[in-house]
Amino acid sequence: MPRIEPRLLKGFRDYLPEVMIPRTRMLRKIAAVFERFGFEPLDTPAIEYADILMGKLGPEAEKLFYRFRDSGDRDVALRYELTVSLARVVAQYSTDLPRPFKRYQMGPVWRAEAPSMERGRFREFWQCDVDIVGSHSLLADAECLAVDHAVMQAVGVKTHLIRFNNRKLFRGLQEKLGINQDALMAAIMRAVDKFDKVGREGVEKELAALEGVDAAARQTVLAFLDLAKFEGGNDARIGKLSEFLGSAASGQLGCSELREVLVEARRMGVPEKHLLVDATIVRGLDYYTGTVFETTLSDAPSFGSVMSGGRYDGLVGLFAGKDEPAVGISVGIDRLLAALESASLLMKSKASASVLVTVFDETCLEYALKSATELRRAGVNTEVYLEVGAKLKKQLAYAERKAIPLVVIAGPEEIAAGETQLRVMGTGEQLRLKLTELPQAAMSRFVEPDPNTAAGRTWDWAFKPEMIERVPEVGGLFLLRDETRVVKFAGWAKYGDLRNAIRRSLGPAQATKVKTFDWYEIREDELSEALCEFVVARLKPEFNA
RNA sequence: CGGCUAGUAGCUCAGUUGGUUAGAGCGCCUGACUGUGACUCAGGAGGUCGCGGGUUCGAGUCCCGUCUAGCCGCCCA
Repeated sequence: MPRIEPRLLKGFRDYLPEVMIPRTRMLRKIAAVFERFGFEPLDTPAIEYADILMGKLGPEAEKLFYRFRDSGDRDVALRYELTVSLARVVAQYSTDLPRPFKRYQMGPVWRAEAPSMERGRFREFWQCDVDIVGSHSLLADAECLAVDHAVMQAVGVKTHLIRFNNRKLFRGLQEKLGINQDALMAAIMRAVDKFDKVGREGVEKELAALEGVDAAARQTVLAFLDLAKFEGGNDARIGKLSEFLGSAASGQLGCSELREVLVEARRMGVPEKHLLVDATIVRGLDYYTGTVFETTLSDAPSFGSVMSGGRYDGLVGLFAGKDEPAVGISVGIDRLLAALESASLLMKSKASASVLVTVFDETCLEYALKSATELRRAGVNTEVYLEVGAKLKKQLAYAERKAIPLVVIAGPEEIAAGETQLRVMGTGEQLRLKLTELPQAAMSRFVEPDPNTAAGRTWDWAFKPEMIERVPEVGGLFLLRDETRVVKFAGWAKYGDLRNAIRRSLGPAQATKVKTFDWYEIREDELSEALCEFVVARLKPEFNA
């Protein structure tokens, strides 16, 4: 029988569980942030008529489409990004949708370009978009920046830089240069966009190669470039640019928009250190009309932009006949994932299960299945080993291989006593427990695979600054334990103060005796206080005395 | 799509100026261990040397073609 060689198309890949687990976790986190800002989910087909998808992306993008004839000889293409489909949806269901229409969409897109697996460039990759359609307000633009910052925080990034600009500045520049061919201006913008890659000289070279740009014009563009990189703070930079653009009306408008977006983003709580007004930001897509933004990670700059977008007030009009304002931003999660991995910010995990229940032999099978059911009822992800005859050694090796942290072992001996053994793979520690105690013990030994997703409560976190850092800023109760899990200190915190309360609860001498901590979110301060008093009275922790 | 580099075991690679039966480490499987993983020891499986052709008594090694992968260019998330 001839064997079919298993292989993949260049630029495409399989997502094995090891990759898929952190990936789906990240997608969930991102969706949660989007919903927190009031965006609703939307999905659209991967394939559409080519003329729709290629609507206004520009000649550069058109080359990169997967485009073909379907069996009904229709001219179709795989979607290149998600925004065009949104514009189509808004036009098609115009009267059914509220304005502003805020939607998020996560799904694969395809680009037939040169892939670079190492740096997170693929021919099939996912985008996570949020867009606001139907609002001229610059609050919408600023909200995109706020969402950007919130996403970065949610996935654990601390070194992101959100750089933004306004395309109207280029209109102003065009006016100042006296250029009336849009194609030439587009070429100039593309040259400016390359600044970060090729530097000032590189841009100068690019400009020199353009026909219709004389020496004087070149100097003007370079002067603009210098102001774009002016170091002295965002406000000062906008001031300089505004001064430079002088009487060019759209340039002035661009500057005032830039100023307003900056102010509103600050008021939405985006720290100044993550914001950079940078007039060399252009963005390749042709449909942008106002604000444009790009986000890079200082930990992994070579990955390029991990999140970007802008305002595109003309796109919906292409399908609707009348223009509707829109602004949006898109997370490139494959790139983000690759960047996080290279900056070792990614929590890897190979297994969904927290517990593996071993099966000793046929006679013990029923007991094993019952244990698993108990665990699952308590919400613990549990896997039963499915080969009944297999040696314990093999079953443990399986748990090891999948990095499942806990194993339940119950042979005739344990069953006779109504017990089971819970083995902690990391330490080799083994506990004898009544079957009824098993879920509780598993839950309290359970190591959260990804502390970033921790919500509500956790147990047994290592008492270290980087773990305390992960505690959300809510209120509630916390317990500090020594290596034998004896509670050494019980404390509570007012709403918003939990992380700090844990951090300053102990002096350095006492802190050395604490190995792990638990915390529970409680939304009423009075309740936290009462529970804490109760716990202290009951357990009498050493350091509370 | 243009330029550069590379394809030998599941992975990382070695393989002399062309010379008999192509090796190592790691991984995998089995056993020592009849109730315990990551350590140790013993054994085992796994290769048309990317594919096709040529030169030669003889090719993993040299030549041509082809395919695939990687890097750079262009562009982007």
